[in-house]
Amino acid sequence: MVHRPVPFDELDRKIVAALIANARTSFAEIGADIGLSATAVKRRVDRLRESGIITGFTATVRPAALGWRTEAYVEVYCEGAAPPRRLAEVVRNHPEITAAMTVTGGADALLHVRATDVEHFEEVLERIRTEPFIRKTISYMVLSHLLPDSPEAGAARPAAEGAADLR
Amino acid sequence: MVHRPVPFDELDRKIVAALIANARTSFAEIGADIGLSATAVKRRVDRLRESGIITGFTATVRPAALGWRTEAYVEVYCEGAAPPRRLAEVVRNHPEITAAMTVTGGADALLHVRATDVEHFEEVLERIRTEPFIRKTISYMVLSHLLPDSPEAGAARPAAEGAADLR
DNA sequence: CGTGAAAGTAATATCCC
DNA sequence: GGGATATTACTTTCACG
Repeated sequence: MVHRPVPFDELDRKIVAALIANARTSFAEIGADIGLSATAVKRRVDRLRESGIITGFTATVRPAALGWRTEAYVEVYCEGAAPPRRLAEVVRNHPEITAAMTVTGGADALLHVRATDVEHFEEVLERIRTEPFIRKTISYMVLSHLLPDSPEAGAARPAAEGAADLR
Repeated sequence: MVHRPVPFDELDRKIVAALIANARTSFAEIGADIGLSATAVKRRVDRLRESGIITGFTATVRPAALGWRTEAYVEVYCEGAAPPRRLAEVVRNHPEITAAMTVTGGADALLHVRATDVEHFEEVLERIRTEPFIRKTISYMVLSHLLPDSPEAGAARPAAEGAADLR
C-alpha cells in the first residue's frame, strides 16, 4: 500500500485544482487555461489517476437536503487494547458512521456520525455502545459550520515544500 | 438560505448514488440502470442541482499523495463569548484548516487541520494560537483511518424516514 | 414526466513531432 | 514529453405524447 513518489509539476497541480473545483471541466477548457492541448491534459489526468493521486470523481450533496440533519463527532473508549482491525469491523457495521480514525489522546477512536435527527443519533449511539468491547463514548454534536463545506482536500494554490494546497 | 423541501423519489436517490459513486457516469448509463432515458436523467440532475441537493462535482484526491501527510482535529477554546462570525473569520485566515464547526461540549470550535508534516502542523498551531481571542487549543492527531475515505455524504441505499443513506 | 431525434461538444485512439 | 486529427460517445435542445 506504499505509493512511490510520482512526478508532479505545476501543470499537474493546476489540473487537479481545476478538477476539484469542477470534476466535469472539459480537458479542452483546462488545457486552454494552462496552455496545453486537450490531449496533453487527458494524458496527465490518466496518469494522475493511475498513480493514485486522483482517486475518483464524485458528486457533492448537501446532507441536510437528503434528510441528514444531525451530525456529531464521537470519541470511543475501548476495553483494554483495541486492535484497529477489530475497530474497523465494528465501524463498518454502522452505516451512519461516515468517517472513523484512531487518534492521539485518551480516546481509542474518533467517529464522525450522521443521523437524520437527534432521536436517530441517540439510537445510533446506543447501537455503538452495545458493541462488545466499547467501554464508553463522548459525543460532540455539530452546531454550525464555519467554512463552506470544502471537498475535504484540494489543490487550489501553490504550497510550501512540494504540497499542493487544500481548500 | 432556507431550502424548501423538494420532491425527491427513489429514482432521484439512485441518480444521486450513481453520481456520488462516479461523477462522470453518463446520463445514458444511469438511465439504463434505472429505466429512464438519458434525457430524463439529465432533467432530473439539472433539477437536483438547481434545488441545491447536488452542490457540485469534484475530483477526490489522496492528500498524502499531494504532500499532506499530517492530519489533526483541534479543539479551540476562546476568551469569553466567541461569536461564530468572528470565529469564521479567523478560520478563513488559515488555509490548513479544511473544516471548522462549533460544537457542544467545552470547546468553542472543532477544527480539522491538514499539514505537510508534524513541523508544519506545529507552525499552524502556533499561528492559530496567536489569533486575538483564542485561549487554548487541544489537538488530536489522526493516526490511521478505519474507513476507506468516504466522499463524506452519499445516497447509496434506501434509508429510514425519507433520508438517502450515507457512504 | 416521459420519449426520441438532431445538433453541438467532448472524450478517446492513433499517428506524428 | 507535446500536438493534430478522426472517430466515437455524450450532452443538450427541441418537438411531441
